[in-house]
Amino acid sequence: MDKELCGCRVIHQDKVDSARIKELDPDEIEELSQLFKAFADGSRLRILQALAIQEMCVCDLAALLEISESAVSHQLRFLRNLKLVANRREGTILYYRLRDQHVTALLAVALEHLREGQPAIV
Amino acid sequence: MDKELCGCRVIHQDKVDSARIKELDPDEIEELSQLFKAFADGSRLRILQALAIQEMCVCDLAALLEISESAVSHQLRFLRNLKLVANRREGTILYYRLRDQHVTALLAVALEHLREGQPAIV
DNA sequence: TTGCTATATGAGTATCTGTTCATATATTCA
DNA sequence: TGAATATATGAACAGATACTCATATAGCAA
Repeated sequence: MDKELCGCRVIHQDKVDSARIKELDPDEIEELSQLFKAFADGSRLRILQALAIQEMCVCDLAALLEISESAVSHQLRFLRNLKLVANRREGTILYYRLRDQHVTALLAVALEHLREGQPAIV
Repeated sequence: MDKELCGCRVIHQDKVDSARIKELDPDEIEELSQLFKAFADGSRLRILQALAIQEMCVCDLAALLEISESAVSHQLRFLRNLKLVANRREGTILYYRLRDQHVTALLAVALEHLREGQPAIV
């Protein structure tokens, strides 16, 4: 049922209505924001960018980022849960890799945005 | 094999080296993670998605999201600083819009990733 | 078994973040 | 001028989060 808009002013009801119709559902918003959180941290970003080049194991990533292996492992679990990375075992070593090309696609678009930085009039 | 490098174990020095060469510089990593933070919160995500459809003013966005106008204004400042949104004034009303197509591009790739959810063998 | 290595995980903690509240600024109109 | 409206901003606080530390697990080899 309709919740009353508890004192919220609305100037353009038509815009609010049309926006509401096209809104993503709450579950999708939650999943989306979780996905973007993966890229919203320097350590995870560097891990993803490194894995975009080649598969790597936990301790190599730790050496690259100069943070503890535990920290890397925690972040890899985060990325694993989001299905962004996967691993394969070789003896005691786990090699991590990106699961699909979406990671590199997202990074590419984001870098493109950044590099338009100072718009000299587009 | 195992080399001591400031206390960090390294199993594949060659991989670490090649990853280090291709690393983005720290400023770029910082900017990138800031950019992705814009999408890493439900409220901001909903604002961006609404503005992808049409320009909207602060109080309409507040009504749509059912949060305070102050909260929306804070988030819009965040998005403005990242050059993701811009506004135009008409009297006392500020209409916000997306600044370029990168926002929708990022959302599209992210949704594509989500919707491959359960991979039936890729 | 025992020991060693590589990684995973839970708890604790300091920092970060998104909100609300109170107040300030900007524009329009009487 | 002064009131009303729309938005911006600073402070403060609750909740989230990324790290460290200690410990656990898994595989390999003697």
